[in-house]
Amino acid sequence: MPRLTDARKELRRAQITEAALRCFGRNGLERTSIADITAESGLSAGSIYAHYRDKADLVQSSAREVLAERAKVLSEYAASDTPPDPDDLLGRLTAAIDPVAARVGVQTWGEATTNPAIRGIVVDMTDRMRAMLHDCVTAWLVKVEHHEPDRARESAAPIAHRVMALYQAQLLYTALQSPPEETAS
Amino acid sequence: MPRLTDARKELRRAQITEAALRCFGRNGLERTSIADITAESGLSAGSIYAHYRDKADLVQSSAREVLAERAKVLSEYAASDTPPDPDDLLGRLTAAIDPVAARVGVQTWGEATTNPAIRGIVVDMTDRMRAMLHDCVTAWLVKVEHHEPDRARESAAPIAHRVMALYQAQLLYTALQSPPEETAS
DNA sequence: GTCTATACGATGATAGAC
DNA sequence: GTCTATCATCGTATAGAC
Repeated sequence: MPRLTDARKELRRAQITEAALRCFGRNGLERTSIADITAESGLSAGSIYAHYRDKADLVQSSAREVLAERAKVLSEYAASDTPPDPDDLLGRLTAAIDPVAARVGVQTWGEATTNPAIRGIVVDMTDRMRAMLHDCVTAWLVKVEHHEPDRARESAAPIAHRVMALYQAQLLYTALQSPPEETAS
Repeated sequence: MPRLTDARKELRRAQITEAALRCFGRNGLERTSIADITAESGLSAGSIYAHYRDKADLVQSSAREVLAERAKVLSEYAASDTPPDPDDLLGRLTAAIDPVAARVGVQTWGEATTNPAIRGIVVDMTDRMRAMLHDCVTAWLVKVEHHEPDRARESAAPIAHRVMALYQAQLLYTALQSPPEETAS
């Protein structure tokens, strides 16, 4: 296995998706052209197509990355000895929102309404995040409020659902709040 | 003033936006071509451009219509003698969500992140709807819970904010839930 | 693997007849 | 006002040299 080669490959892919994400944040998923991404990344079109089958493939990888990033923060909370209460949990999530990621995230929602591949990614990530919230809230009920584990899991569900909803609304708010930085053009 | 002529003109415009909205619901704001709309409306490209300056103009009009439709339902609740409580209010709003409108609504969110004109429309409609929710909740606090009007308006604000957030999350959920109907293609 | 140059298709928009 | 036919532009993706 050429492990080092694979690592370099992944590094290039990351470099490309990062440039793509900046473009998406400015111009949107669809109005970003390959030319935009070549300009932003410093690479050429040929190079990009050597790492991604087509533009759809690149968009999917980028979307996955943005959404995964958002979910990452949560995992540690559930394992904590003193998990945050729901209000605190929502506050921390809200505070961690990055404006560019918020814009791209909301763009993926819009794209998901008509693009099955993107919908799959969004639904999967949303479900995953809700499950992690559920774990967080359960941990709080058990460790801080001293509920019985079984009952805790049950009563945590609607709370997690609400935290998720409020978080999504906040993400939308952030995305609409901050206008994308102007391109030099 | 040729009032009748104006009415006919508005009728045509409505016919076009309705066809456009069906296309948007299926294929999204950007992946809908003028050709798609001519096929869906039965009109020709020339006819469409006689009523709209360009595609952006058509998208804006359609977006405005979808969002206005959603706000319309609310106005009557605030005036009611027995305004619904917040939970009931949210339930009614949720029940009134149309799948196609939900998809197009979420698409406008995505578009709003990078398109100033659309952002203006979305923010305006969101603010307007939040204000109407505020009126509804205030009316409920005053007429049903018998709060004092001044205090009611104050305490209604955070409640309205939360109802709005939960409604938006529900809209997103609906938009992701229902796949667009297949095109005959 | 990365570049430059280019082919090809799609789409927004217009011209001009009726 | 509506049509058909057409143009010009832009953007994806590829070919082929290095």
